[in-house]
Amino acid sequence: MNIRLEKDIILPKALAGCRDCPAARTGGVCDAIGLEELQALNHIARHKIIPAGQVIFAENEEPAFFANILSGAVKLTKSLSDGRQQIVGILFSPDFLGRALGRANPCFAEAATEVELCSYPAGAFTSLMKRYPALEHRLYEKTLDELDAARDWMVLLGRKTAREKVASFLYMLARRARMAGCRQCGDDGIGFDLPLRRMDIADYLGLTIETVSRQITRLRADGLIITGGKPDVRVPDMAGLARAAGRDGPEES
Amino acid sequence: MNIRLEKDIILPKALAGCRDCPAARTGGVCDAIGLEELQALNHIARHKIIPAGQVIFAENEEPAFFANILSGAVKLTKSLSDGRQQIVGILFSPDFLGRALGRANPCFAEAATEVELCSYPAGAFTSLMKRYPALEHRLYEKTLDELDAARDWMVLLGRKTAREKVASFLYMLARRARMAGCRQCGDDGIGFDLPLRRMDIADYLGLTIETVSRQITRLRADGLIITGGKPDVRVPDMAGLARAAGRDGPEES
DNA sequence: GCGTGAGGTTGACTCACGTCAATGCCGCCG
DNA sequence: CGGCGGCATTGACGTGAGTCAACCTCACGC
Repeated sequence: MNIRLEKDIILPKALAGCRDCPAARTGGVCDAIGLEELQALNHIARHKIIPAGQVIFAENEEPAFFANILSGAVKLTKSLSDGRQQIVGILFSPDFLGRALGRANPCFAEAATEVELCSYPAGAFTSLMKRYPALEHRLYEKTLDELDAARDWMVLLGRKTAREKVASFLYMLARRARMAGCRQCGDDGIGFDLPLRRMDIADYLGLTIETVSRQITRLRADGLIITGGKPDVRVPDMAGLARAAGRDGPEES
Repeated sequence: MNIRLEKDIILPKALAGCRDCPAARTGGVCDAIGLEELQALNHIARHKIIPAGQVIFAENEEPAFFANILSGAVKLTKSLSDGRQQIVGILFSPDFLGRALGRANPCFAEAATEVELCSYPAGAFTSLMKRYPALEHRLYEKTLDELDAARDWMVLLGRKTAREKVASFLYMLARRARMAGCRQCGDDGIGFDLPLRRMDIADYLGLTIETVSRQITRLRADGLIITGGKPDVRVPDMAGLARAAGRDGPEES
């Protein structure tokens, strides 16, 4: 178990700093709240860098802070008493970290890569939530989105084959890459790096590392992905990968 | 596919009627909101009975209403284009039905048993949510609980064996039965009826009906459950069933 | 009574995925 | 340089759960 060690960089940046912040862009908590709320948030914000592999929150622990994720990936994990583990969520750039109401953290939060956070002390943040319904409203929206994502993942875990699971995972990352700026995307398709090791991918998909490895090999052999290059993965044909992922729902184009 | 047909029983009950309502008791939306909010809600409420098997909401559809569940069980389902189905949630008595913000329903909602609802027209309910932050706050809490439950279920789907899945399902129902009044509980343990058919249980656990059937047979042979009696299932030894369910988390007694 | 259809159980067989083990690659450190 | 540890890949093999099919029970209608 990693010791928690917060290398705080105290940086009460001027509100101007929020202008370029990913959390203030589309989808972030700081997007779609008023200027007053933003200023209040900014006032209690602290910038943090968490090294890869470090535990950010432990399960059943009262959180000391909440945070917007500025860069990197955070994995949320739960495990059974005999050590079997399941990743129940992955948080990326404009996502919010922490269960903002009531009880203790329902799962472990661990930095999958180096992670950059804009954090808020739990007490102060909770006060702001009480004062500003718009802030709570925004968090509620984000929680609903997380719930939708969790339920989509339940379909994957319960009903998809190993090949479909791996394809779905890669497809999700490719879509994310295409949304966000997408340097690394060219004529040869969408390119991105894997934020997770094989072990984590396996825990996310409910598989073993060997099965993940074999399915990646198969997808490469089938020409659906290109690996070993500069960005870890290239997807030359998004539609093909989507098909291998076993498209959801009766509709959706 | 079932035709939707709402047998409305218009019943703008006096607020006194809320006193005995399950949704006003611990855990319901109407619990922990103020009197003013409760009166406003009551004013737009309609009582509905939905027969078993009927679709309440379709996926990707704007909901016409939201509702508190007064009795019965509602299953939330998602499916892949080839027909594979996954139940992503089951709602019981004091739960709230409907995605109260933003977009269309993310999944099908179908009555697993006959269901009794206290429903609110979508438009009027949305107005109330805007007017009363306490109401939105309560819904936010309930959504967080749903998210926690969904993530627990992800561990089950991704990491548990068939036997553990079935035991977990029965254990969950037994705990629910023990919480709520629990007629049908005596010296011979916790007793309850199964709200789902084998097909639904299979879709909930990510298994086939045959496997569910076999595991129920095994659990019976092992003396962990008693079936075929007056309540469908009796659990003589909760601790034993919990062990078969593969206790979660490193801690928890 | 009989026929029918939905839901459940059970058995025989198959196969996708897990398990176990060997090997390779790479970065790190003495 | 060599040794080591973490991570990934690949192969051989075993098995838990899916598939296919038979059969049972019960409710319902004629």
